[in-house]
Amino acid sequence: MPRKGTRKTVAKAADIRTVAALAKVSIATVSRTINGSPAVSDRLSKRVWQAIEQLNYFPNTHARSLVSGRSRLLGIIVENITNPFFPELIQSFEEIAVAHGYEILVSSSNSDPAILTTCVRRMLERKVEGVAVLTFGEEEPVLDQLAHHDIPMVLAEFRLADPKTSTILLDYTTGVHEAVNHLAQLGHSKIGFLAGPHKLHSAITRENDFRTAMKAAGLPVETAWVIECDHTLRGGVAGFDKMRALGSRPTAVLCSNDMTAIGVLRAAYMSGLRVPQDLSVVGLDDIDFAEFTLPPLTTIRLSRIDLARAAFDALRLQAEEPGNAKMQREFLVSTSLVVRGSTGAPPAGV
Amino acid sequence: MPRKGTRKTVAKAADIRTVAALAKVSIATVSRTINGSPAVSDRLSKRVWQAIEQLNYFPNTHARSLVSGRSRLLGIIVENITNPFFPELIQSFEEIAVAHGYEILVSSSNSDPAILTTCVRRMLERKVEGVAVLTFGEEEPVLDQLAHHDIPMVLAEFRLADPKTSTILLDYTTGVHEAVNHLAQLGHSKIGFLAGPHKLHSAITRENDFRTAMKAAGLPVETAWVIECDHTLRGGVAGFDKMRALGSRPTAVLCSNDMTAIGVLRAAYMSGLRVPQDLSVVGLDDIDFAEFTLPPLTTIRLSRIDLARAAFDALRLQAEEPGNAKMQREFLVSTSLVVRGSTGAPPAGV
DNA sequence: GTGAAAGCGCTAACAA
DNA sequence: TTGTTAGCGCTTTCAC
Repeated sequence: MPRKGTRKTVAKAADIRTVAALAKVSIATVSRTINGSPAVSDRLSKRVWQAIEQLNYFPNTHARSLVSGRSRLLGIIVENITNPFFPELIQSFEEIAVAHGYEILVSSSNSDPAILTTCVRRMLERKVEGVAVLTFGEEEPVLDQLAHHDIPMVLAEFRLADPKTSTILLDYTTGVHEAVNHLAQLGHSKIGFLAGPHKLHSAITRENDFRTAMKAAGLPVETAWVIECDHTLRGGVAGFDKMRALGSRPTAVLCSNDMTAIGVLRAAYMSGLRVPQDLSVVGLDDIDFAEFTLPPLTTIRLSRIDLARAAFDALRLQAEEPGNAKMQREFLVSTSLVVRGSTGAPPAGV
Repeated sequence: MPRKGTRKTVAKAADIRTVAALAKVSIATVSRTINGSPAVSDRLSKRVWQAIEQLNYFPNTHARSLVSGRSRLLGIIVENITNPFFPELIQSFEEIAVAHGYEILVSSSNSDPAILTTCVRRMLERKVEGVAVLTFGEEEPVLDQLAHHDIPMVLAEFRLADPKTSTILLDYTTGVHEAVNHLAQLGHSKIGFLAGPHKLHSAITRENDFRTAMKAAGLPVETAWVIECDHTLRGGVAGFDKMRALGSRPTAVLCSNDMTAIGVLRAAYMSGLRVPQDLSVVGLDDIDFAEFTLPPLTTIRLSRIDLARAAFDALRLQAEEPGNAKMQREFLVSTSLVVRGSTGAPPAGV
């Protein structure tokens, strides 16, 4: 670690005083110039910028945050950064944040409450001005820490009584109904569901919506055909293998997310099943990859852009209207079916 | 934004003085306790921790960084966060960093020098103690900014004269040779290469290594069969389509990265070509997905863990031995072939 | 072993 | 319009 007092007086990075001295103005003027205060004459402003350039000066964010109380930092915690859904989400969130002069702190909780606790704690220490917790998990007690520090927070699919906390509701209903109807129309009546891990709110919600949609379509839900997986590629393979091991199997499977569905595609292929001739597969998320699987994946789109925007808007609203009891506290992001090549009519003999 | 003086005196988050008052000690003692100084008696230490707990107190990182000059922050800039290679890399880097008491700042440059400039600037402002620039691009001038601020830096495949800057060399040679030999052994002599964007160092290096390996194997390189793509799925599709449009096409293609290869798999499928019977495909990276494509992708593995570790070690060495001229400045990460299902003998009639 | 006090680099009153 | 100055919350001498 670089320390100050190394042997030969290391040229310390320039600070605001250095700039002021070189430009022959006060540090206040330098500060004003940097912050674009209109109260600085062009003459001085020019001198200051010149000095800044010459010294290659950067303001110290820590000092700035300390005195202003604002960090211009937003946190985003996702469930698992190696699931492509989340990088795509992070990218959108960062773009929006940067466009509004914020930076972001990223963390991945891996659905582990202990990790979430650490993430939250670190973000608190960095004095983030808001946190989007998009883990879809059930680590509520942990989040209370944040809530009590009264920093704006937005959660996916979970409500907290705290007035500084908003919720993003994911409307899977529409997409899931569309998917089930699509399958039904193709002639499927035996439809299975590869669920996500039950510790995730999203997994539960998705499974419930599946059951509801099946009922609405007048189709029975075969208990054995609803299998809990873990939202990973590997889990999709394992889940489908488990389903194949059953005496009978459905002609179509709806998956709780695209990773699972891609795993199913793989497992089906390995067991000689053709998609969609022998088996129809539907995913959920519509990650970039979905368009490039073999065959291209029919899936329920959950827009990362919409989600990121909702998260940012929620945080901003919280920040701008602190204590406004009538403020919008719930945001809705919808889903819709994207039909591609992994769904078709069920095999004739079934 | 939450301001201090809102109407009804908002209960400000506890600071070190609040804790000191409650524990009936000086702020110095609180500070020592938090930082694990041995010079605090058990009696007071216990009182302090109790107060901290009771107040749900978190030290302010900005104040801490300001006075100590250390931020315990490491930056990592990747080329494109939506390429799964990078999240996997980020995850490894974060794990290592956190295990050593650091946090990370993540940015994605999207190979845009302007964005890289901004990233670098922001990281400087946050006083990161080191930056890993894993963009593989050619934005050297920008990096000089960082270099002059004499903060440790590590670059992938690019050397900077600056003594605080290390370099990670990627040894593609081994893996690429293995791949070409593997293909040659299967009977292929017509091998094409879908290159990455030439603005990336890695793309150039990989292409050169391909040419070298071909020469070593006594195989000719058909100029038309070396096509520049952009390391994306879409680019892989486009690149292969371009190749098909040619009068003749190779029986095997080596791709500059896995995303390109997965695109090729898709394009081949769409055009009725079977892999590997009609066409062999080799990727590079070995992202998690590679094992789950149809067929599973034969690819050259570039370990994210090794890369992350090299980056962290380089930064740490820089930080710990400032000005040691004899310090290791170059780190090597190697590659190796992973044979899966996308390669096989060329079609008989060729 | 503990406390008092001097800043870290900056912003924002307040003065001029 | 510009400068002076008092802290922001913390670590770290330096006394005791």
